[in-house]
Formats: sequence, structure tokens, C-alpha cells
Amino acid sequence: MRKDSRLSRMLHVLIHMDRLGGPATSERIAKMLSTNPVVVRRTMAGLREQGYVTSVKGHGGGWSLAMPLHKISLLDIHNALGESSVFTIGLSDEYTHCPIEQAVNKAIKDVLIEAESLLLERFGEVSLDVLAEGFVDLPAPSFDEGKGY
Amino acid sequence: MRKDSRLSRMLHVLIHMDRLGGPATSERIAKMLSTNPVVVRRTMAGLREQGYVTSVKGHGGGWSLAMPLHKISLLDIHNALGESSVFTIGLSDEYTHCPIEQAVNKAIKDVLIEAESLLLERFGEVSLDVLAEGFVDLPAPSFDEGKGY
DNA sequence: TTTCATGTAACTTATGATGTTTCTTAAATT
DNA sequence: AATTTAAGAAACATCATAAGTTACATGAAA
Repeated sequence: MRKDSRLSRMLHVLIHMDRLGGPATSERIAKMLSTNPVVVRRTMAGLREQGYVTSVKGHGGGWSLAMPLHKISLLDIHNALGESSVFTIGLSDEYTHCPIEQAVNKAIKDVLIEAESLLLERFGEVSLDVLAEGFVDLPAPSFDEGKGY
Repeated sequence: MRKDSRLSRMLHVLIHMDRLGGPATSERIAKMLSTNPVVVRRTMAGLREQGYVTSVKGHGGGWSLAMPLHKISLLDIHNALGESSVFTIGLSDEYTHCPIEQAVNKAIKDVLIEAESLLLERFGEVSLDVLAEGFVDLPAPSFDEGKGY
């Protein structure tokens, strides 16, 4: 089943952005992610709406962090990306008034809710500055020269 | 993102099968699930390989439960369906030796592992007989007449 | 006023699950 | 023995949707 790696990739980008002097263009970020500027804009738009990044048009423009990394958690970015569910597991809806289907779906749903709660809680506990720790002086060659890093 | 409802649907089917006198044909199960006999065979094949159901060819053949419901857990069927991961969230692999990407991916992965462990543990605690309880005398009209139930 | 960069809509492509067709194998009924 | 019923399996078609692409509008700086 298809995976959504936007969270991982956006976190990676945000931490590199934190080291950049100025804004990063969609073009530049797209090269880093081996993708395409429009896809970057699409994805970053969600983060901008929630106030984590800002975008500036025109010459010298691009994307910038709107707050320090320690104020951003994995949960924040996860939510900003707006993916409905974290699970590939879904419930059937063929016979919604069959009591057996109801019992089956309730059992599965209860477990999914519990597991998702734990996951979101843990995501909320990790802020991006912690992930960036220990690499403070590291440049970001991937930003400048494609797959160098 | 696409959902995989095979677990929910197969559990539903297995519990109904438990009430049937004889074997259920792929055709019959397919009608119940509004799908197609080949898809049913494909899905049931995994359950057969793990010993939860048996199949018999020819006249009067079809699918039967190979053990009582109390010996089968949600985890058993989940595993038998052979889905690799329960999460839609994936990790990036663009810069596997970038320490930032590594840190990001490790943080996400740790959370996914913890949440998946909880989920699998809970799935293991629920056996199918519990889901079937309280509906002992209920017939399975959905098996006989399409969407009636 | 030209260049650079985002914003947005519309469209195309790629991928993977699901659905379908066709034929084979095997077992029970006639 | 021939027929019918049903699973097994391979090959192919369809569908949903995320990702990628194109094209053009908007806005800001050089």
C-alpha cells in the first residue's frame, strides 16, 4: 500500500530551512526532495495556513520558518499536512445494520483509536529542535547541490 | 488515502461462516461483500495458508472454518492477510546519510513502532467468539439474499 | 519594465488495489 | 462416463488517487 512520506520530508526541509540565512525557493526545496516546485507549494501551503512558515513572492522571495524549531512538534506538522487517518486499515460499510459487522467494526475502531491517540501523543512530545541537535554546525549541501547529502 | 477493509470484511465473513451448516462458496461470499469470487479466493487463500479456513473443490465444496472462533484473534487474521504496515505514514529515503533525515526518520519510526506494538497487542487480545456473542441465534440473511442485512 | 517567485487551476501520469476473463483441476451428481 | 459445480491460477482491464506537469495570473524587487 502506498506510503505518505510528506511528514518525514517536510520535517527534513524545515530543519534545513532553519540553518539557511534567507528564504528557500520552492525550486530549491523541490530539487532537495527530487520533486517539483508546484508539489512543494501545495504541501507547504498547509504549513503556511497553520502559521509555521511564511511565503514571499517575487525577487528574493521564497519560504521561511515563521517560528523557532522548539515551538514546532511532529504533531503540529502532521496536523498541518491534513491527512485524515494514519492507518491503512479501514472499516467495511456494506451492512451497517448487521450487528456482527457493527461488533467487528467497533472492535477494530476501538483499537485504532487507542493506537492513534498514543501516536499523536508521542508526536506531540517531539519538537524539531531536538531532532536538529548535534548537527548545529552542519551545512546543508543537499540544499545547494542536489543529492550530495 | 486508500483504505484496506479486508480485515473488517473477512472477520465479518468468518463469523457468519461459523453459523452456516456447510461450506460457503466464493460466489456466495462475494455476493455478501458485493465483490467477485476471484477476489474472495485471493483473500481467503492467505487465511487458508495459515490454517484458519479450508477450501474444498467441486460439488458441495467451498470454504469452511478450520477451528472454533475462540481460537482466532483479530491479530491472527490481520497477520494472515499479509499487509506489511498498518500506517499510511512512510519515511523519506532521499538522503539516507544526511544526519538530519536520519534523526527525523528515527523519531517518526520510534513512534510508529510503539503505536503498532500497542495495536497488535490489542488485536491479539480480541478473539472472534467475543465479537459473535449476543447474536447466537441470528441467521445470516446477508449470506442468502444479498444486501438484506 | 523585466525578472523572479509564489498562487492556482486544469490536466496528465504512475501506481497499486480491485475487478474480470479464461482456462485448468478436482470432486460429486446424474 | 459425462455433466455439473466449485476452487486455483494466470493474464489482463479498470479505477482511485497521489504525484507530477503545464500554463497562466499575481505580486515584489532589481
